[in-house]
Amino acid sequence: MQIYNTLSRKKEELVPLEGNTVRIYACGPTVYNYIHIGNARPLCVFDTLRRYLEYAGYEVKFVQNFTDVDDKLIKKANEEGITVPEVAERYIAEYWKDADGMNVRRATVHPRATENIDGILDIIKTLVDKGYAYATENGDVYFRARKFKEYGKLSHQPIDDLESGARISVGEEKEDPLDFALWKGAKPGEPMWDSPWGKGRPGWHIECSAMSRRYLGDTFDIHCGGQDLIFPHHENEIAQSECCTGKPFAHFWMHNGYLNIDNRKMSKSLGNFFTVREISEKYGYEAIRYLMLSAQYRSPINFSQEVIESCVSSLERMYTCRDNLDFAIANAQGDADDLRVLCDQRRTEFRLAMDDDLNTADAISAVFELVRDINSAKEQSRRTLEYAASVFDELTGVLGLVYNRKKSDVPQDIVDMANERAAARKAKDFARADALRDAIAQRGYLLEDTAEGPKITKK
RNA sequence: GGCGCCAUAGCCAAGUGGUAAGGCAGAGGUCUGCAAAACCUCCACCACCAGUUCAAAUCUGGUUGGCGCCUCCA
Repeated sequence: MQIYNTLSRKKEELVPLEGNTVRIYACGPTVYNYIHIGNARPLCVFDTLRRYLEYAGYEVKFVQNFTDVDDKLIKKANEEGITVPEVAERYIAEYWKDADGMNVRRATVHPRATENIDGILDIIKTLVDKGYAYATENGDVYFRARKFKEYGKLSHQPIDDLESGARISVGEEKEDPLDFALWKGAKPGEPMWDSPWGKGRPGWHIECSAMSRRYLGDTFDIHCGGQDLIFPHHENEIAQSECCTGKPFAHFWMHNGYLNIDNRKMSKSLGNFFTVREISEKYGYEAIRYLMLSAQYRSPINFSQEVIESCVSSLERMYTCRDNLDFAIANAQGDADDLRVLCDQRRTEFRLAMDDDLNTADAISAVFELVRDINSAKEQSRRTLEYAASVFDELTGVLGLVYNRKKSDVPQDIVDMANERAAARKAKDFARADALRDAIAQRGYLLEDTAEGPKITKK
């Protein structure tokens, strides 16, 4: 599989560093609010990456953190008069609802920053010992960015031009504007932990270095996140980790593009954001996942009502195909098997697309080609139709789509109504037949006439 | 100022040298008692200009327009 690596700005062949295992770290949410649909993009994309790698036969160790202590959580806690852990617990619970709704699988581990203070302090101590970091009078510890000669290698920024954009906040005691905080000295009313430099809490970037190290080792395969994390977050992670361990940090860096609103970046600071929750209430969680996979993960996606509605319609075509397939299997009488070859062909196309830097847009297109093949097939044997269903489930499963099929049995009284309608149709009492179909629809079932007889689906 | 990305049909979106995938919406048709679903057909001079090439949406240069990072942010 080829993956675009932000470090080299090229597609490179993914070769696991160790055996058959791919170790992945993905930056997770800061849990101070509901996630917005911009947050949903990396969740869906990298969940799909993981699914595809497992499908391709790799063992995947997937680590995604929760940032459960930072300025925003503290602010939220103060606003609501509750503690920081209470804020975190609440929004982690809300996170699960949204992630589960979008069919995002649980990571192998979901570590939390506050549970990894020891690992954080270990790294900082090493950095101070090696001269890469220094403590200030008020108990802050900063990283000497310039001391790491490769600083800027991920964002490809010339270090001196970075400096002209950097700012020094009042009260900070940095040696250099580029330096960034590893540890922040305690302030009244904030969560704090003991450290060699006095009480305080972790800086903005160190937690990811500590948690990836703990669960994946000093060097691992893929580090994922949104493009906006490239600088400074990921650049700083590299600096901290590589200076601490003396080893390369992540082999691949994958960054998803933005989710835009009206062609502008959606962000909390711009205030133009929608939560996953509110969009899901209107269009369903699955439409959001579909949207995230409908474009190549590195290009921007522009969100609009029109676009999300078309996602709903596209999904409906997949569901209808799958439902029709079940009906066809139950009523199969033919003995043809030419659909089998087409299925194999679509699966090959699907894999080629996914192998090329996770091209989910092309992969979805292969699924729709399969849909047309299935819908057009005539006189296929039951075994062939079952094979088509298994291929359909296989491919949509890798994408994490078509996971809300309603399989409930049709109640007996609905079946009775359908039978009564069939009799009415036979007697050419179409008024009666239509009334019965309407009544069935009122109960939430769709009745369709097919060559094989009436077909009832739950809506 | 530094670094970078993008521009393909009404909407979304693949395609990085060989003559434009796929989805949504729309039009016409087949099937149906009517529907539904499905199938078939139709719908793009690939932002503009110049260049390289037998051949360019794809490569090069330029123009215009849009966006991002350099500051918390997926």
